[in-house]
Amino acid sequence: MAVTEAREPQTPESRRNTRELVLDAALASFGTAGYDGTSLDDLAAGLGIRKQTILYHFVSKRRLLDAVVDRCAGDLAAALEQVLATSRTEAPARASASASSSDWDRVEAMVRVVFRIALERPVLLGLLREVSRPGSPGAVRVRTHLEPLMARARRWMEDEMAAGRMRRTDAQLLLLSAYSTVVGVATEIEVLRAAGVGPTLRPVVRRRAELLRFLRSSLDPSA
Amino acid sequence: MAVTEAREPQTPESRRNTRELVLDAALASFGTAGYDGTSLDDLAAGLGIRKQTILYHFVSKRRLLDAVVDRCAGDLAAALEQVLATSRTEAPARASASASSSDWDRVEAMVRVVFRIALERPVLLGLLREVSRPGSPGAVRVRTHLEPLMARARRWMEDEMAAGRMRRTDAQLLLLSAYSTVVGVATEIEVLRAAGVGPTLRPVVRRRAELLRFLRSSLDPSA
DNA sequence: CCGCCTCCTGACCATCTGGTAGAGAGGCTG
DNA sequence: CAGCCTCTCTACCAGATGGTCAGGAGGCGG
Repeated sequence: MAVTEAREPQTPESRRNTRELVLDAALASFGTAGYDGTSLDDLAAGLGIRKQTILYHFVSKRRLLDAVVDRCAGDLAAALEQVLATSRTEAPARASASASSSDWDRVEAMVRVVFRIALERPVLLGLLREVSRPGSPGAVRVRTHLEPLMARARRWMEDEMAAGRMRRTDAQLLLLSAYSTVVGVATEIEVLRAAGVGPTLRPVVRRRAELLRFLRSSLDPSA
Repeated sequence: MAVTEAREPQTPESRRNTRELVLDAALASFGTAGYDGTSLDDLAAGLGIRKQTILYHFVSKRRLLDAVVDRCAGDLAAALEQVLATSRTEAPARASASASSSDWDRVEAMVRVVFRIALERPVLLGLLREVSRPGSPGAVRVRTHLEPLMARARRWMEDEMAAGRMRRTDAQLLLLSAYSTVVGVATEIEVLRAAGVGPTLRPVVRRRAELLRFLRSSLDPSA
């Protein structure tokens, strides 16, 4: 009798999706309640699932966080990769009057794509904020993901500088500054939302414009 | 035998300071490890004290957080109050060529004092960041502290606007934007520190300059 | 000396935490 | 049908956590 509504039919499809569902819920919870503020029991309860199921897919809570970070970093990397692939061909069609055309277009396109991702998936910002706290578990993880990207961008920028298409500056410091700005924006958005100001775009757009202007004044040789 | 080094002499002075010591340690821990990541046992152990002592002074963990927030908000309010008191008399001596002299000086002085506090006591930024997370305990507390300040600043700004000494804009939105910028800076600093960039002032100074420029362009009638 | 007050502590507790062990249900392959 | 694999569950646990209770130590006024 009591067994009637016991378990879901657990079709093959639903099975394969459990892992993704857990990842989604974990991302949301880690981003809002924080890592310590998230309990596996609550997480499971929110999915109508038992905690042991989570531990079956992700060996430990710590590894669940790692998986969440990995997936987000993967999404970001993929988006950036796509920008790098397309901007090379589409950029020349742009109407900008700036010098050294496509170089700056790539920088701008990447900044825009990062901000777009951040706005389209606000939970990512929450996670980024949580994980960027020094000493936080996952801070090292996110760092290992970001470091290759950073190193690559840095090499590219330094090549551009050497070729005279960018003004000479400290590429590392510039990248770090840009990164911290994005993280800062993440916090700003949450603060504004908490203050009742809805998903307002204005401050974000303003900050994006500031960042772009800062980068341009640092990099554009015609400035 | 084993009782020899049992307890501190607990002079009247040390007694009265226990509460403050706990507040200091709690501020540091809440700001770095977060509220959930802080345990009363660890907190007490760090002070060579038993957890029950903490609970004696502050009835519960939650109230300890409230007390920490209260003290910080009090410090901030006091600093702002002092600026408001002194700027009125000292401002006229400034060599600025800007219009509507003392109004803008007050705005600038207040921005500077907030940033100075933030830099002199970095733990405050950690707490602000922790507490500004929507849904966080203490978020409502900090809000009740900030709302009167905000309302007061807003009224003052609107008076200035009405008198033509400030350009007309949405005061509320402007204040919120400024506030979120400060919170964002808090996160930025921690991110930079985590990335190995020491207590570098450059990004902070840059952001302060940006904020000031933004405020000026929004408020200065001669712009 | 006595009682009282402040401050602190040891013993204890209910609850929640992440994590382990083992079994059951269903599908796939032989 | 048998055996295996995948996925989820129930049952359980050791440790940590926030919090309660009663009591001890010292200062202080009577």
